[in-house]
Amino acid sequence: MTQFGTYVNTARRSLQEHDRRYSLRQVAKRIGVEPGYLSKIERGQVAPPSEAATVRLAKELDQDPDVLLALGGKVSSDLQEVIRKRPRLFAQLIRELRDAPDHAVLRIVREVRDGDW
Amino acid sequence: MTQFGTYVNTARRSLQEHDRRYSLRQVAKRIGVEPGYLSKIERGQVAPPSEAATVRLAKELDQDPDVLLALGGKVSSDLQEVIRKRPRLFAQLIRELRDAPDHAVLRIVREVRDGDW
DNA sequence: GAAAGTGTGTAGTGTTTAGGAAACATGACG
DNA sequence: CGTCATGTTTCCTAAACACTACACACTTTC
Repeated sequence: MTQFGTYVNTARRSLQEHDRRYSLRQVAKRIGVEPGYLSKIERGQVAPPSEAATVRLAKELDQDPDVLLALGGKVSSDLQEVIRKRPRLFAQLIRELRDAPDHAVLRIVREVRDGDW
Repeated sequence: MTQFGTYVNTARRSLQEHDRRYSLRQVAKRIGVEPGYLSKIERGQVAPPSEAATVRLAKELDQDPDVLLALGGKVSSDLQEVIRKRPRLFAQLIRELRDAPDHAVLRIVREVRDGDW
């Protein structure tokens, strides 16, 4: 489960190369956590942070929040809310799509976006 | 948030009418919790139980686990896992479908089930 | 009228979550 | 050399989560 830490560390260090405002300390300060805590996160010494902190971190590092949340073993609470409002419907849909190939899911996304209902 | 308790209590009492094996105590015993705890759950005196206990309770009362989980403010972890495996894809899909009417979502479910990819 | 079964109230428990505070070691800079 | 800034380590904790244990009062059953 140190996937999360490695990912964050890599992303941050790649930004740090060109911009020294991306030191661990400065990033920690901007996202509102203690440096020691972020250090432990990057090194997988503690569990991934809360949803809120994860999202702040993702934005700070210019990463997709949903991806970083996933690495942290979480699912965005706004997605959960959508499911909880119509549990039968969405549970069925998601289970149906579990093994569908990416392009099939994407096709559906496009269909829906083009609003043909 | 006493939606959960009321729902459980109603479901159980309706079964209890015809079958006295559905007393609070016996149901509690079968799903593996203390009677006092189930009592508090039904009356909303404590937060809804864990996912595992919720699912056992739903099955015992012949209810849809996803619906009961939703009432408890949760989303089944197997659904979360599906999302976490392809976060960008599923996040996009679900957000796109947030305001879609039921019948539109259902149509998609049927399309997918009929496996036309 | 005892035994068994019903639901409820009070109190307390172990575990997990989500961090904070402060000190430490290292290297770069002026 | 002193002082920044960097990342790291150790120790600690407040709150939430998910329950258990047990005694109580009442009702039904035998």
